Amino acid sequence: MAKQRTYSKYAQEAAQLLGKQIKLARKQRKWSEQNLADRAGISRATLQKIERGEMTCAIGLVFEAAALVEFNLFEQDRLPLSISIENANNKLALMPRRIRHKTKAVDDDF
Amino acid sequence: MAKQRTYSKYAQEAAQLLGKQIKLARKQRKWSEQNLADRAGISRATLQKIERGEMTCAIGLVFEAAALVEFNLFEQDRLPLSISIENANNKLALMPRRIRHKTKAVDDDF
DNA sequence: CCATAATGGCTGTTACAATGGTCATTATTG
DNA sequence: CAATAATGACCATTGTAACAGCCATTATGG
Repeated sequence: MAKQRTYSKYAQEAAQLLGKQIKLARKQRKWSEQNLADRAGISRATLQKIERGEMTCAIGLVFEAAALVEFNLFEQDRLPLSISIENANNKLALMPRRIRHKTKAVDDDF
Repeated sequence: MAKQRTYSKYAQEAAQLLGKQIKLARKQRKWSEQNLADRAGISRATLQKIERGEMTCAIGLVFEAAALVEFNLFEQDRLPLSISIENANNKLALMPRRIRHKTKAVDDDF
C-alpha cells in the first residue's frame, strides 16, 4: 500500500499548475503525448503523471518536459538562470555556514 | 550502475537554482537541515539532495520544502495558484481534445 | 461517416529514490 | 578555547517510480 504522504495545499497546487502549463504548451505546439514523451526520453505513462501534477514524479523529468515546450520556470527574473544561480551563491556565501539552534525546539521568528 | 539519463542545461540549472533558493530561505529563517527536514516529513539526506538540485528528487518533496520556507514558485502571476489553475483549465478547454500528427515525424512549427 | 490515431487507465517487473544510520569535519557560541 | 551541534558524505535496506505493454474509449482528419 501507498506510503500516504501529505502535502501542503500550496505545493499541490504548484505541481498541478506546472503540469497543466506543460500540457497547454504541448498542445499549442501540436505535439501528442507520445511525441513529447519521446523527445523527453520518458514513457508516455510518466508524461501523463507529470501533466496530471502527481507529486511523485522526479523533478528532473518534470523540468525536462517543461524545458522542451519552452515553458519558463523562474520567469520573474528575466536573467539567464546561470546568473540567478550566481546571485544565490553570492547570497549564500554571505550567510553563516551553520545554523545553530536557539535552545527552543521550534522558533517561528516572524 | 546508474541509468545515465541526460538533461537539458536549462532543466539542470532550474533545479539547481530552486535548490539554492530553498537553502538560502532556510538559512534566512535560521533553520537547520534537520529542522526543515522534520517539518517537511523527509530525511535529512533527501533534503540535502533537494538543496543540491539533484534531478531525481520527487517534485512533491521539493515543492513541499519550498512551500515551508515560503519560497514563491510561480511568483510572476501574483494571483493565488488556484486562480492560475482555473485559467489554465479554461485555456485547455478551448483547445482540441486530441492532437493529430501531421504525417511528418517531427514538425517544428515556428 | 469511418478508419485511425490520441488519450486514459491498468498491471507486473525492475531499477533506484528515500530512508535511517553512521562517521569525520568544522563552525559556532558561551 | 572548549564543547557541541551542523554539515557533508557515505552505506545497506526497502518501498516505489518509471517502464513496457496492453486495452477500451473517443476525437479527429480524410
